[in-house]
Amino acid sequence: MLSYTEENYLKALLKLILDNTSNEAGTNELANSLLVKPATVNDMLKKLKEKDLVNYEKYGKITLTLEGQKHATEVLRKHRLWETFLYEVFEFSWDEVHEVAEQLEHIHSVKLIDQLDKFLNYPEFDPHGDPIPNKHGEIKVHFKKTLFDVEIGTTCKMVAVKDNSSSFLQYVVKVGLGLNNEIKVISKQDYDALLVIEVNGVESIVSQKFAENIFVLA
Amino acid sequence: MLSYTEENYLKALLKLILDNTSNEAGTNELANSLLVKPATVNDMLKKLKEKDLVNYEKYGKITLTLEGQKHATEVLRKHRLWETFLYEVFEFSWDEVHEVAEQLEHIHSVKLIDQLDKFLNYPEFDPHGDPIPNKHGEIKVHFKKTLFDVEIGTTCKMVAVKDNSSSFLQYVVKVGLGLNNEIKVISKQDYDALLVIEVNGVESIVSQKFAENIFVLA
DNA sequence: TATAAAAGTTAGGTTAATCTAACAAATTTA
DNA sequence: TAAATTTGTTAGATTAACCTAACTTTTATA
Ligand SMILES: [Mn+2]
Ligand SMILES: [Mn+2]
Ligand SMILES: [Mn+2]
Ligand SMILES: [Mn+2]
Repeated sequence: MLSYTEENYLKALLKLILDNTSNEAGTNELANSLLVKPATVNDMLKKLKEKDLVNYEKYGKITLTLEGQKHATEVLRKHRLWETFLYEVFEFSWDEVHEVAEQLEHIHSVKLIDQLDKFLNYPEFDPHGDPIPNKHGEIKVHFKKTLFDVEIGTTCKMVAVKDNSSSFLQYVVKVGLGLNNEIKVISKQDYDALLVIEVNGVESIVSQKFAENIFVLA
Repeated sequence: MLSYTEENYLKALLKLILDNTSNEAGTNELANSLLVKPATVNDMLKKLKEKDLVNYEKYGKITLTLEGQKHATEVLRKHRLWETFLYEVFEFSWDEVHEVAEQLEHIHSVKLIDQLDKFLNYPEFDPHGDPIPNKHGEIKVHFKKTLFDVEIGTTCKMVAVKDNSSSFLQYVVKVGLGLNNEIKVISKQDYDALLVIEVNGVESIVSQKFAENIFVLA
């Protein structure tokens, strides 16, 4: 049985790997995402390697073994199912779910997750638009295009957020944005990369940082 | 914030205290109920005393402070609400709920528990007949009379079980017993204290140990 | 390509929660 | 009440997960 901490390392690794396209990650990067020091990650890496959950050589890049991937995906699945549950059933807002799901994702019970999945009618996306891995560990979609990449003058659809922090999510709401909104990119400022966008007939100005955290479909 | 372990110590202590009538407990007793060694309990007791959660002097008995009681009751409340949820909503059987609730009771989120309580329509008893403390930490009933204490020839009602282990609970089902059943005590063997009982017109023989784990109302 | 910067590792330490073995105090019982 | 038993404590170790400070390797850049 994996510890709470080991599960967090594997999940963090999976998320980096999914983001990185290169299918690998580094020590510092992982340390950053877990808010611990690189030395700590180094220790854990040795342990995870010993358990055959990661592939890793001194000074080399880190990848997940098949076994490691399986565990990581299961944690991600639980996290996103719980977020969906909290949002759909318990009236949590999308900026409140993550914190609690961070705890719930570590509950060990196959039956619990099966029932949760069934109760929610096998949802495919969580409240942030992220795909929920199915029982067999398959994840469908990976969004890559962000609002910042959209050509000026065209319209796109917001399908997910990259940053899941409550401060960002609350900001998104404040700007009048939400999942499935149609967004038209009016213009981009050369000097500071500010974007003017139009949502539901209302214009707003958003920063590059903001736009890079909104995933869209053409 | 209390650790997972501290919460378990406080809950175990509360349960002992509620059982003991004397409102206090001892080191070995607590060690037994937590499946750790007395030396370990001793260490933890010093820490909990330092945090003003227990009253305790060297070689003396242990009681909960008001603050300790508050925390312990909250954990018990969460445990029993989760058991009820698993039983009522997720189709768990009464011998499956405890193990998972043992994990869920440590999730920290006031909103989560409020919503859980509301969703279940403010239940008063868990699937084992144990009373669920309300939001203000008040517990209503304490069952004391067991099936073994019932006078021969009289009829009583099963209201709760003392032992929550799945092996016992499965045994209870096998004997044909369940909460709210009317039980008539037919006879008690002098030599080995075996009881003959009648439930729904069917006679069964149960041991003293068994009978002492069934709480009844006259 | 030499050096500076970034990335990664090692050594040595801390804290929480556990243990065993030896001991001390309190309680029971003969 | 003295001895035996039970109960509780202490000292010293271990393990997981973290840290800082110093070091090494790799990568980027002048
Ligand atoms: Mn999340
Ligand atoms: Mn987590
Ligand atoms: Mn229980
Ligand atoms: Mn517990």
